[in-house]
Amino acid sequence: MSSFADPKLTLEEIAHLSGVSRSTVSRVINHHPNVSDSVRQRVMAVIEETGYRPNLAARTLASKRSWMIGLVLPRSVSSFFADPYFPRLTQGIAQGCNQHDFTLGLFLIGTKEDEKKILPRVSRKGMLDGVLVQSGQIGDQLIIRMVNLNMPVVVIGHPLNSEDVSFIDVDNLNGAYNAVSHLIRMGYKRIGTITGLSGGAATADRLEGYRKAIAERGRNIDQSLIAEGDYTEAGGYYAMQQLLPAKPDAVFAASDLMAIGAMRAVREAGLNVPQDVAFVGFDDVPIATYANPQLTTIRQPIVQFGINAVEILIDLIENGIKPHRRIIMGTELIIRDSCGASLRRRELSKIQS
Amino acid sequence: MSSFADPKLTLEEIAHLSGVSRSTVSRVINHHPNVSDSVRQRVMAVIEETGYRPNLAARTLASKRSWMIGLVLPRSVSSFFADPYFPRLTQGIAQGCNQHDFTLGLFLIGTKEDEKKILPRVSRKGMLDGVLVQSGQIGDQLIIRMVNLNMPVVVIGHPLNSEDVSFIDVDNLNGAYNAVSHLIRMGYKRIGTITGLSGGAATADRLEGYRKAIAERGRNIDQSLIAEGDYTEAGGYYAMQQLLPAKPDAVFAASDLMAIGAMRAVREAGLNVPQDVAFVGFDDVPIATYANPQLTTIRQPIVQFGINAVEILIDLIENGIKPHRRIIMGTELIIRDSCGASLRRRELSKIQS
DNA sequence: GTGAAAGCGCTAACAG
DNA sequence: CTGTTAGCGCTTTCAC
Repeated sequence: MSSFADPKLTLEEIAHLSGVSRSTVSRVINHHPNVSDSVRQRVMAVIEETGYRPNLAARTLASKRSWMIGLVLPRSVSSFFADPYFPRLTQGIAQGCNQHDFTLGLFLIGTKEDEKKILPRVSRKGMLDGVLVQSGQIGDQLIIRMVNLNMPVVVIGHPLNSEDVSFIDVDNLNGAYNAVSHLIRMGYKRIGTITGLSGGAATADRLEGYRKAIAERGRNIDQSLIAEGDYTEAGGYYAMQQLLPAKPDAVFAASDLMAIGAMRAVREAGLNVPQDVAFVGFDDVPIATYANPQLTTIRQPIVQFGINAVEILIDLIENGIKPHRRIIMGTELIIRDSCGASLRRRELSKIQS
Repeated sequence: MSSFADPKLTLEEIAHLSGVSRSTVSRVINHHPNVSDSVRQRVMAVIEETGYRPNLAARTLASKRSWMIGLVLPRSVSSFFADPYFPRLTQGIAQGCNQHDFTLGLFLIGTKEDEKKILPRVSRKGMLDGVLVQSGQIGDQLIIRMVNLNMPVVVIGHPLNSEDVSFIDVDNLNGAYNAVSHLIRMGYKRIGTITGLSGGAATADRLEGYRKAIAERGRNIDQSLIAEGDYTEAGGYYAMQQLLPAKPDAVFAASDLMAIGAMRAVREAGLNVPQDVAFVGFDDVPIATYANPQLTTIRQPIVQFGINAVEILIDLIENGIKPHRRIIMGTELIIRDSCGASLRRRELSKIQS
């Protein structure tokens, strides 16, 4: 219980104090079966007493395992931190690491320069057993290099070119499809969409979901009802201004933040949500509940998503990177006020009463 | 330029290929001055050709330096991820790490269990050269232990009990003081405040700033004009509901998120911002600009704050932990619409014209 | 079950 | 300026 940990408290020292060899102490620490109970107890007692902690660097050097994984978030993301999506993802990943006794290294790529510096660190020699990489234009190049290095890699949100790599993603296409289908069921006729930044797989899939839902009802895709945003509030705002002349009566925004920005544009144009323009977002971030009106949206199981990502990576580390694992997680439609559903319900009950 | 890095590419191997000794290669890598130019060139060429990267674990073991620091965010924080403050702080810290070629380890303490697991990792033997810890009830215990371990530690936002430790903080007291003084100058008479979670130093300081500004004008502190929030939108909303009966004409909220929640409560009560109740927030998070009306607030230089925190920690690591460094960073009043300033300006110009 | 011995890949005196 | 020699603290065969 000595709280002042001796700086040079090594395995050797513990072995000495408990009257056994270094190897035996190592076995105890690593929970090897081949240690007699009595010895195990004795050694554990000494460890407890002295407050001994194994030196991770030495351990890593000898075993070639660091119990440390990296999370790489590519450049575009630094601005994305305005969006609650990444923090929550990070939280899920951190939680997964804690659960499995892994340490998390965080690599935010802000500049081209960072990118070069980070690559050497993101490998086994850089102390990492494996890496989680957010997909996106910049990330995708890193992914290729790391896969070539034979590193265990799990891509978060599948890359555009997704052969030969494990990934975990959310079912963006069906999520968007469900969002738009909901609007169609509610009777809206001119349904627009605000997409994310083009070039990402999630953006493409959500747009595809929109297209599928519209086309399935035998309607034509009207290009004037499609505007590009960038996943930010401001981006949603400007995209909505582009959409307004086309007079949509409902809009599916590819992120909640963009939906909120778009609703702001609608209000400024003197129109009401959802009476004049109804909205469905994507993500179900906390502010969705506090928006005015509360946002109908597609919920992603994001924290669990992060935990799963970690577990897949650990599986890769421990059982080999082949065959590649591919996981797609489902989404859920959360109906609130911005789509007009609750309004309609109130009107119906008025009529009935 | 062989992109397939040989798995067993070591210093020894590079030494061989360039016809020098291991030490010389080591010197080249570590930029030691005592290497002739010709040899340096030759070695560098071989390194480039082979794509050699030093093994960090071996390096750490031999040199007792890992070039890795940890960021510890205590329990309460996991929920705080709803607030953009922590993501941005993390971004600043990551940026600082990139600039100085350090790797960042992220430790989110979610549960009591995590806390125990994390402590052994957050030490030199856990591969860290130093640690940044967010202050807060839980963090504070960790801080004490780590300081006892003789680890370089920089506390983010000073701990309640701040002797014997280096910290960096923002000037919460003066920030709040300036916010409230601004409201006083604008002529508001019944100025309330929504505080953060009690128990934190930042919360206490911001409340103190409020008190100081009010008292300095010879007014009495009215307890019914003080309500406690928890830095969340919902917390601000409920706190405002408590404040409403006391009929404040202006409110200083200790975070932007709470201000936004409070404005929601005001609107729901059928009142207008800023005509009936004016607001000043704290933080200047991105949504402050998109709030309706746009939020007047106290800007914290948060990204720079994170960068500075890293630099202080590196200073501690390289030059010893004593004497303790204490840095307080200033804030800035950002005037927008929620305090009524722009409204007043418009009215004035109407009168003049 | 336990111990001895040989590294893991690097840094850091110390000679020369 | 460069090479030699010890380790850093642990894991991991391989004997016993």
